[in-house]
Amino acid sequence: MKSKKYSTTIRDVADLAGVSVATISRYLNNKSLLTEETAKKVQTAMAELNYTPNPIARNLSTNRTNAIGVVMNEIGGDFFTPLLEGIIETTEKNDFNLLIFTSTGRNRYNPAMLGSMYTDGLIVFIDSLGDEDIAYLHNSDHPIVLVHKSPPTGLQIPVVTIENKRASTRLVNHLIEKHNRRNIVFLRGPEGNEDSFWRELGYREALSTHSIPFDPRLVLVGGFDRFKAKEVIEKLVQEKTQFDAVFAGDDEAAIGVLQALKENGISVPGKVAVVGFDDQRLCPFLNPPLSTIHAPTDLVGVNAAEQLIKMIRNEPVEDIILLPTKLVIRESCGCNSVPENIE
Amino acid sequence: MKSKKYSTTIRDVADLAGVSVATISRYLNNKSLLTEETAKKVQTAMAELNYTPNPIARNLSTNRTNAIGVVMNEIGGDFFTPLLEGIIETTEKNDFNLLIFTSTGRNRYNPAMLGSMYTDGLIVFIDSLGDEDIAYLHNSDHPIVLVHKSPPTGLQIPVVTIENKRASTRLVNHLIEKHNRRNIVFLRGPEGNEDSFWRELGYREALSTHSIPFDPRLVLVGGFDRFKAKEVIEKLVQEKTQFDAVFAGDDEAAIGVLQALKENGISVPGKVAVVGFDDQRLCPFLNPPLSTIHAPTDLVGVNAAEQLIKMIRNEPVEDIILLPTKLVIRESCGCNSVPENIE
DNA sequence: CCGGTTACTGTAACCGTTTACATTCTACAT
DNA sequence: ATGTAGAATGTAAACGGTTACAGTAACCGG
Repeated sequence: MKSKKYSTTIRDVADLAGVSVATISRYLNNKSLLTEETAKKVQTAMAELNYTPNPIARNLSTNRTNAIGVVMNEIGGDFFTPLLEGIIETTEKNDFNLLIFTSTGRNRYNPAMLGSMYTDGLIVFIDSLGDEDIAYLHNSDHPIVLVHKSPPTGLQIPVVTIENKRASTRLVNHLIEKHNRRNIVFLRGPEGNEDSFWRELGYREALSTHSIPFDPRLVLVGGFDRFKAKEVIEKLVQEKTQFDAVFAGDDEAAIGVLQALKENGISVPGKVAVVGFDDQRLCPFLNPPLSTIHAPTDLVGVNAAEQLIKMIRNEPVEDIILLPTKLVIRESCGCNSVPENIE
Repeated sequence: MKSKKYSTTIRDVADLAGVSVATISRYLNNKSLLTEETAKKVQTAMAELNYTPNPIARNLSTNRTNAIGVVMNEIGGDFFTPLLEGIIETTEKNDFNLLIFTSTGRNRYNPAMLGSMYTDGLIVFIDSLGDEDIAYLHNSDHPIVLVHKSPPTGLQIPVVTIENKRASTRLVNHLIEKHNRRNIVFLRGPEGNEDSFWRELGYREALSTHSIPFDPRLVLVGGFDRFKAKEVIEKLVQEKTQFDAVFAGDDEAAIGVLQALKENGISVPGKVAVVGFDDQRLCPFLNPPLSTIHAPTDLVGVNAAEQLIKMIRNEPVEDIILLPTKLVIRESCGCNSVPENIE
């Protein structure tokens, strides 16, 4: 039935040590006290045979996989690396394995079920899983934590995300108060994106605070996408719509904005100020260096993994963790400073 | 013995369908022909119970995990994302799961053994695993493919890496021939790094072709690290060593070089030309845009995963795959390329 | 000296599959 | 009828652990 590959099992160890398999198992999981003497025998036998317990067998028996999964829709983008970094830091610290799923592949099995049998819990990123799948998993008691996304209505599933609104307000306030901008474009993210929703709310609040009427012509869809954003701004320029600043929704879109402006000979920040959101790795290298909001994506990863592991261990968790963001003022807003961080 | 969580098993399906478990299993793995009628019964029962085979049990029985692992030493850096992207593309296409290990964590078990029981094969990145571990795995018939690293002497393990030397020669040739540089600094990577070794060979070959004597004072250790590289160049400037170009070893180091030069008021490329290696995402945004060599890191991922999966399936594989690299000329070398050529 | 703890250890069932081997059934030649 | 090959299905033993339950030895108080 099996491969030729010989592997030493718990029974081999038991035989050599002259004890029962149960004793070996108990030694491994220090479930009950062993005689000094027995313990020694077991140790010796294990060392002699170079024994490592087979995790798969363990999994089958305990119905735990000791792994968590992260479900993402795309791997690319500067978002992914820090998030994963945070997750891995935590999983390794807690002796969990990490499985990566992307929601695109996998047609044979429904990803929801796959996840549930391969892992003890899932970190679900934005809209990588549909609401029905999330509900299904949740209803079958499979631990989930949502990242940058709130749960389907009615379900109480922990969420880890960042503070979007207040930071956006402050960023737009900065544009208005420090740089006298009044015609500020806002670029939305993809349809239904929650980060975008809150950022827009923040944007509107800043306008309203300063009695600047909301102008729907200045709110466009950049899709958190470099090319889309570039296109949209180009169109705006051609239409000769007046604007003196762009809050690009995220850094990725800001790159497109910068490019569109440059190609149309519009100076940044002289004529138009540009700001983003996320504080990607490349922000300081853009031309001009991009003022933005720092999103602690690695911490999102850490917290999501921590929450999930707590759930798996039946410890209490927060319903929602909102990680603080902070302004990172560089030069694209009009400031002319050596990078100065505000609060 | 078990969690309360009820899960429907192959036996439930067998009972409902009125056949034996073997039949269900055979249906699932289409191992032998079933009567049209039996098949239908099985289908119905499976659908009714919403049955999904338990992969863990399957693993135990077949001694295959249907997962491959990738072992890395660090997650950060622009290297990681495209590599992983390539790997995931391939694993999903082939219905494999992907496990991520970093060599830092994991103290409880030796990572080598862990990997071998959790996965059907491992992609080992640069020096994330010691030679002994690699040898151990290889000797116990665990499939491995090495990435950006050649096998320990004597072992025949497939390697996927990129063409370093010829590309480096061409890049340095470009500096010499097109831009008349003769005092070209080379920044080595970390101690023992093979990419660095070949890049240096390429550098030397270009010098030699043009009868430029090799000057050891111009070869320094930048460690493929932004800060290290910056430091090293600053020192060089302070010592008033003459140089008119820097081949930074990789893009990461090039960033540090650019920074050091800028802070010392040395114009790039006017006074000193700078080139890197890798073609990271942010290269076009640097100031000036960085001329470099494009390393097809995503393809490295794809090829490594493909090779590994072939090994797992006992299909023949290449001993070594050397992926082609190509020059990407932007402006930091002295060229004045207006068009943003490469994505 | 005996019953009752306590502390350790052993026996064997179980986790949910796969698969070697056995069995049954069908069709067809003899 | 009978024998037989071949196809479809069933039976039960693995895979390598965990753990409920049972057993045993040592110790203690009465």
